Amino acid sequence: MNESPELPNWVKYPLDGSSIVDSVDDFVLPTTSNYVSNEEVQDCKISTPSKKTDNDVEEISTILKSRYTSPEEVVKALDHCHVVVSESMVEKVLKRFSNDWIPAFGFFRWYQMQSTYKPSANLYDSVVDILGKTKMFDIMWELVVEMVRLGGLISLTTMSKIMRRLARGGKYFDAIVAFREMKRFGLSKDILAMNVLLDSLCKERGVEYALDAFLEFKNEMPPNSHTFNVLIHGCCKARQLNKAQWALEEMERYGIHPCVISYTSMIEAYCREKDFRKVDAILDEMQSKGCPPNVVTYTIVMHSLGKAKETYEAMGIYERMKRNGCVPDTSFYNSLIYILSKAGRIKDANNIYEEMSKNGCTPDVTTYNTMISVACDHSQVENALKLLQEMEERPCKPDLKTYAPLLKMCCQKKWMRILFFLLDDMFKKGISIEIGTYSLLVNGLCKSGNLGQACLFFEEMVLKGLLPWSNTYTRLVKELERKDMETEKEKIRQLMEQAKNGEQTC
DNA sequence: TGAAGTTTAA
Repeated sequence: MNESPELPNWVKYPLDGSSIVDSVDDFVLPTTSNYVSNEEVQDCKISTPSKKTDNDVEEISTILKSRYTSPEEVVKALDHCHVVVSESMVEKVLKRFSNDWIPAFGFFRWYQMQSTYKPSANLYDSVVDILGKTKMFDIMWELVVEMVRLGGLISLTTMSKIMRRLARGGKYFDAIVAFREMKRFGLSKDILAMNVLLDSLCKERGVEYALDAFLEFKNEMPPNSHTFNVLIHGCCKARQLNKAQWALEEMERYGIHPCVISYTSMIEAYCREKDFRKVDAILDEMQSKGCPPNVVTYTIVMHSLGKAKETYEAMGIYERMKRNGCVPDTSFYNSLIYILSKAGRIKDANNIYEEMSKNGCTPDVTTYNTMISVACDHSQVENALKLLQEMEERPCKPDLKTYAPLLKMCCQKKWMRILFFLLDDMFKKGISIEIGTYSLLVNGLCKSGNLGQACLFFEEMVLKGLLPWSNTYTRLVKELERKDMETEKEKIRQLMEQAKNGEQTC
């Protein structure tokens, strides 16, 4: 039997563990109805009936939720739909299906056919991004060609999305080609675009490609401080300290002084090596060169010390920062709350949470995510839900990471109704579920023995075109084997095959 | 998301 959580009175559902599973019809989280996003507030100002838009979004979503095998099928399914389409409504629908290219793209095609509405450049960019994110690069390019043909739609924003998504998909060379060919899209190849390219390559583990691209283009476009900081940071993240050093020297050869960002990247690298002696040396060097560390630098050092279980030294950095007249910000507090929580100092973490507001630092989504995660770790359900409510009242938009620990907890405790309530709540807020979330659900349900539901999520993930992680698959199969669920096991095996084949054709 | 920091995990 699961422990009965003590929930605040606004969460109304039977507190008896067993009945939670099958009768929580009156379970109400007062979060969905009173939640108003910033855009909606704006919608109201220009007196758009946002209730109507919401209903239309729901209607379209219901149609799009069925599984279709192609965008054309989606267009057909929407054929008899008579909702009034508007730009903001299309944006909302696209956001909801941003990890599901078939409904998203099909819906966009249908929207184009509603002849009075011409999609804006922004909407085109969103669709390009969705296609890139779901690795449908061929279709993405077709759409880009269409944008060029129609004229006036392609911008640096579009190119940035293309380069970032290609890099993320491991297609470094294609990302470089996209940049090289920018003129063909009617755009100028400038340092801004080059910095985006280098940054995309660096951030997606393609530092080598970034360095090559830098050498290829540096004479065509004179690099600026951003360029070097991107490279230094990229090399540091890739643990290529000698190359980072080279970039730092190259920067100086161009007559650009390394700044607090350059030094902070180096510090972060040494923090990762746990070489705190070297970190201290750089901190001193920064002071002496008249380029003192800032709140970001201190956050990194404090956080690393905290993670290395050197809580005492981490607090020392906090003192040192205050002594040097550097003011903590929200991110700094977030880090402090995190390391204190991990060190088991929950009370201190809570005090910091109270203190930050008094010091003029508003808690943000990370603050809440951290606090909620800590509450879930300690099975403080009521506290976690209270925080969720608090963040919506602020308002502070929850995201995937807000819900992950809550979903995990629901799986563990077998609270299926609440689990589905939360999933629905996420969908309504446009928080699109991706592979990590599915893995969490499948794993959590395996652990608590709800294999039927685990299989359903596994299936849904494959039908969305996602390739399940191999350990998620193995775990599920093992559990099914253990319970002699041969039919289900075979089904899962076939789904995995299907997912693998899908991946190859992408 | 996008020149540096903070949540997070199979």
